[in-house]
Amino acid sequence: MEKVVEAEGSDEGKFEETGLETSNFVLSSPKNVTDPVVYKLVRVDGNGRLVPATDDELMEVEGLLENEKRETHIVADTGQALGCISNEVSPSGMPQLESSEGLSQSENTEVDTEKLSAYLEETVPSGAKSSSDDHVTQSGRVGECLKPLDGPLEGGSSTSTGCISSKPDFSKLKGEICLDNLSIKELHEVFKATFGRDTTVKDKLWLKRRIAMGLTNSCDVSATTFVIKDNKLVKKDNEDGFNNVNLGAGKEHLAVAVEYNEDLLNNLSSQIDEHQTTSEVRLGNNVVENNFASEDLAADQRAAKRVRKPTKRYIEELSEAESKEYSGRSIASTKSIGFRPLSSKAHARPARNVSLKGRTVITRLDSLGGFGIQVPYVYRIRRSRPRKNVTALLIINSEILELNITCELNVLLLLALTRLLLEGCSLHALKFHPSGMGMTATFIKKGFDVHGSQMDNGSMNKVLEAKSTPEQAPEQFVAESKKEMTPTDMGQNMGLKYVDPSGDTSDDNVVTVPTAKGGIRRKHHRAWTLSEVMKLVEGVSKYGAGRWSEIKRLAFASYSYRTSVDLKDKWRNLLKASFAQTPTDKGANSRKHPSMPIPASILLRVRELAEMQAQASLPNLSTGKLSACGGGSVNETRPGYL
DNA sequence: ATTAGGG
DNA sequence: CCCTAAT
Repeated sequence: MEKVVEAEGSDEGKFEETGLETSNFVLSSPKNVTDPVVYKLVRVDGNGRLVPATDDELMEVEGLLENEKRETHIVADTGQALGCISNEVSPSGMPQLESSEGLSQSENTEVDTEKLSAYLEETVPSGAKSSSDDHVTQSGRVGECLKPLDGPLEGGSSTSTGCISSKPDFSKLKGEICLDNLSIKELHEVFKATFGRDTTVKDKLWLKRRIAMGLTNSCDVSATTFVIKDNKLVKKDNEDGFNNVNLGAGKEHLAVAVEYNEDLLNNLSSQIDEHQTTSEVRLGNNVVENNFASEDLAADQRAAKRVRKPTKRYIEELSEAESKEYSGRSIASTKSIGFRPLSSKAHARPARNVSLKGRTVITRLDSLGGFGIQVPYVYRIRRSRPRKNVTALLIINSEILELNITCELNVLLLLALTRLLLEGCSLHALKFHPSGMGMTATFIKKGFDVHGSQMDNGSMNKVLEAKSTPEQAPEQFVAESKKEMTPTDMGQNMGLKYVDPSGDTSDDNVVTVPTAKGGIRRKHHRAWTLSEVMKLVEGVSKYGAGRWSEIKRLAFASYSYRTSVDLKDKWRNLLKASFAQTPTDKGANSRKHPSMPIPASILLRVRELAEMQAQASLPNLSTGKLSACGGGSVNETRPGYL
C-alpha cells in the first residue's frame, strides 16, 4: 500500500476507485469536469421502493455485473461514511447498517483504492479557498450533525493511512509554504489544514498540486515547484501563476441536482411532493467537508462563483421558467424531500436563492441526517410529451458536473444512490472502464435492504452505470443555438450536448434534428427491447389494439418512458413487419441490416392478433372466431390491413 | 385526454 | 419518433 499514485497518468485507463478516506461519496467524473455524465439504467418501482430495474434493464445490468467480476478495475468503498449515518438512522426505524463490512472488504486492491481516490480528488478541482477560518467555524457545525458518529468515524477510517492528526494544523498554512521540502507526512498535514480532511494519497506530486490548487484557488497548478505565498503560487518560471481555469471555488460536498418527473415523484412519493420538480440535493460529506453543506448563505454565495456551465437544458429550463410565470405552487412544497425514514433531523429551511451563473435558482435547503440538501424549486415546462430526459447537476466538491440524466429511471438511480448514502448504506463497488468514446462507470450496491423499501427479488444488486465522455471528439457534441441564448451561454454550453457516438445500444439517445423552420427538436430514441415488444403484444392480445392507454397502464406500468403513442407506433411497425415478409416463412426474419431481429414467433403472433382484431372489429362475418381471444394457432395468412 | 395517421 | 388532426 505504499504505492505511489501518479495522479496525472494517462487518462482513460487510469480510473480507479477508492474508499474515500472521509467516507465521502463521490461520483467521479472523467478528468474533465466538463464532461457530461450520463447515468444509465435504473429502475424504481412504485411506492418509492428502489427496485433494480425492469426486466430489460436488469438484463442489461447483468452483463455489467459479470464484467465486474472479471475486471479488476475498481471498487469503491464508502464503508465508513455509513457508519455515521446509520447511527442516526437506525433509531428512526431505518435498516441497520450491516453494509459497511462486506463492502470495504471487497477485494479491491488497496492500491486501486488509493489511485482512485487520487484520481477522484484530482478530478475535482478544488478551487476552494479554504481559509483556516472556514474550518474553524465549520468544525462546529460538523459537530452538530455528526455528533453521534464522531468517534467511530475518526477512528473508523483506518483505511486512510494518510490520516495523521485529527486536527488540522493551520499554522502550516501560514506564511510562505514550500511544499517541495515537505515530507509526505507533512504534506498530509498541510493537506488537512488546507482541506480539512485527510487524504490517503501518498503521491507527493499529487499532494503538492492538490494543496497548491487549494491554496491558490486555482486549478492550474502546473508548476513543478510549489512555493505558495499569499495564496498565490510562486512558480519558478513565474509567469503569472494565474491563467487558471477557475472552475469554481467552494467544494467538498457532493450535490446532486435532479429534475424529477412524474414517475419519479410517484415512486418517491412522500419524498417530494410536487411533480416536475427539480431539485438540487447537496450531500455534504459527513466529515469535515460537511462544512459547506450545512453552510447557509455563505455557501450559496460561493455557489455563485463556483458554478459553471449550466447545462443547455438547464438553461432552457431557467429561461423558460423566467419568462413563463413560474407557478409558485411548486414552491409551496415545504415538505422535506425526505427519504422519510430519516428521523426528525430533517427539517426544511426557508427558501433562498442561489444564483448560478447569473441565473437565480430558487431553492430550499433541507437537512437530512446531517446532510444539507438544496432543493431547487422547479418549474413545469414540458411541451409535448412528458419529460423523459432530465438533466441534473452533480456537484462534487465544488464542481458542478452537468449530468444528462436520461430518463427518470436514471434519475431514480441517482436518487437511489443519494438515498443509499443518506441511509448509511455503502457503495459496494464503483468501477470505471473505458468504453467506446468515453468511460463507463458501474456502481454496484449490494444488499440494499431498507425498511420500507426492499428490493423485490430479495437482495438484488443495484447497479448503476454512469457514462461519461471525454472531451475529445467534438463532433460528438452538438451545440445547439437557441434563440434566447446569450453568446455567453452559447459558449458555455458548447459541448455539453452529448450525442451517443457508438449509437450505443440501449442507451438513451437525444439527437437534435434540425427542423424546417430553423428550429430544432430533440428526438429520443430508445430501442425497443424484446421483452417490451412481447409485453406489447401481450397487451394487445389482452386489451385489443387501439386501447393503447389501457395497455400502457396495465402492461407497461413499469416502462414509464413508453407512452401510449409509442405503443401504438410500435404496434403499427410490428404489423408492418409481420406482414411484410412472411410469405416465405423462412422462419428467420430476413432482417436487412442491424435492426432488431424480431423473432419470427412474435411476428407471427402479431399477425394473428392483427387478424383477430380485424375480424373482431368487423362484425360483418358472423363466422365464429370473433370472440376467440385465446388466439393460439390461427395460421391463415390473410393479408389483413391495418 | 386519447387515437389514428402522416411525416 | 414527433406532430397534428380528429374524437
